[in-house]
Amino acid sequence: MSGSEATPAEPGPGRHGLPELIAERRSKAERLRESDAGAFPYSFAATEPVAGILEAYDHLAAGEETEDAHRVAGRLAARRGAGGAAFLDLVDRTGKIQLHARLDVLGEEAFERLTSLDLGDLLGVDGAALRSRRGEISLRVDGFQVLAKALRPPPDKRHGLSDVETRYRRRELDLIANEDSRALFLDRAKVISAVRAYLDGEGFIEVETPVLQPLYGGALARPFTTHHNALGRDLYLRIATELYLKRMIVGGLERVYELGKDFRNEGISSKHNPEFTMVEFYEAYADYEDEAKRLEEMVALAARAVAYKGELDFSRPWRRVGFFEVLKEKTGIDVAAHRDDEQLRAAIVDSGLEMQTTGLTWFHIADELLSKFVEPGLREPTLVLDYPVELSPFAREHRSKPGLVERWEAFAGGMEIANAFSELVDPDVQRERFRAQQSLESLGDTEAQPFDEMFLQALEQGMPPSGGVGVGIDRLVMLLTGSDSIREVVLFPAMRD
RNA sequence: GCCGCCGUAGCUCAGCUGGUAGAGCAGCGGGCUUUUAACCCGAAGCGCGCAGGUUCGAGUCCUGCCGGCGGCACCA
Repeated sequence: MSGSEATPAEPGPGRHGLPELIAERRSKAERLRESDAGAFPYSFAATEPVAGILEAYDHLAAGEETEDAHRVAGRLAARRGAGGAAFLDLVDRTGKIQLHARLDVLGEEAFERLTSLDLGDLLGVDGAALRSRRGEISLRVDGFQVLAKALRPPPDKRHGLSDVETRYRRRELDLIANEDSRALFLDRAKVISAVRAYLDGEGFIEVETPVLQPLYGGALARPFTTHHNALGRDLYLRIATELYLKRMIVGGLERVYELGKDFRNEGISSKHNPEFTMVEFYEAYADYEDEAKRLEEMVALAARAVAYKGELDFSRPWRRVGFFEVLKEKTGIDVAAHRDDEQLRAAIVDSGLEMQTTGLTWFHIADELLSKFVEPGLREPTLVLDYPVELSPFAREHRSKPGLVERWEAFAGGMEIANAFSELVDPDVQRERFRAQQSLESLGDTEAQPFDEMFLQALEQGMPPSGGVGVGIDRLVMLLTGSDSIREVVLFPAMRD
């Protein structure tokens, strides 16, 4: 990382820079320990959120004071004024409130103790609400306790922390310094909460299936491999929850979902993190049209939860276009008329599109065309319907369009955010699909599906017609918070050592 | 993997066609009982991501490496 930082040095004379700043704070902590019996307590009960106080006293006129006692706790973010009166800004999770410290109220010793605190220290305060003459709602400090000492200086109170590398590697500093970042992760929590609320409300039950799997599956991706010592065998980190969740449908749970991390051993980009959060939900006796409605409702609910104020319109129904139709519309290439490797390749060469096609099958090329030339342009929420069967080993054949499956992918903001099918429930057809994947694998496709006999046996037990959906939570959060990188919405994104 | 840009005090940044590194904030000492980027005075702090090289002299030029960002390739 840039800005190599020395190991915290022992306090002492002759030190400069950061070690000196740390030494200064350390000795202050020592002095506090000796002079203030109440410093560093184990708890500080009965505090209230700052935002509530700001709201409750909005009616106060400038200069108006009360004797209403309030208790807050938070981090010291700024300090102004001195002499016999000082103003401190205290920040908690909900906001920032000004503290008015007065020599005549606190007495010399306490006033000195309070005003000699460092920015970044944690503080608990008892005080009375007022609006200052300059119009800011504040608390007059009547009593306080130092709750923790910050031995390291916080980021700049004015400019915050803007170095992206430091923001990601030391997310705590980002959260301390940047209100926007704090708000974003609160929004992320609201999105997740809305997703659960929607599914819970619709009768889905949340389940947990293995992260460590003897066989991975359910998506086209390369897995991470790990090792179990006692079992003496390698295991995979899951790339999807699909197959286990379908076994829950076979088991009769009827509506299930799992919200958690998947792991894919592939490139890192502004839209890809090697571990990412996905919710998958499956529903018996439903098809992909039913699931489209569910996604639309779920996303609308999440948008409302974060008071989405962007430009996209998430109201139902979203725009729907056919896979072949949208490809033809955006690239001019009629893939449906060229369902053949050589023919399609020739068509692309004729069209002059910049694309590498060697070694790719026609459906891989089609998929590539979609992600490269169509996906970035899909700003408004759009469902792309009915994919070639070769791209979708777990989706059920289309009821009226030969060679296609009943599948849609949802796009918004130029990104794929969800994927769904009428689930393939016929064990014999599924077995054939696995065999087709095996031959792809033997041709060198590292993302082909491994043959999963246990899954087939589950289908052979009888699986009801079902619809299933996977939604990328990180991307949904990006969309709803206007973030242009997945790293902004993941607390600790993958970084090099 | 390739290409481009970037990496200067704790934080945010400035450093021209190479001449020996600065500012604001934070911190330290002092002043100020209603400030809001508080203000005023004073003293201090970095040798410029790392390692080499060119040069009388290198944050400034060259090479390699590390890390970040963006694009391409690859992908989900």
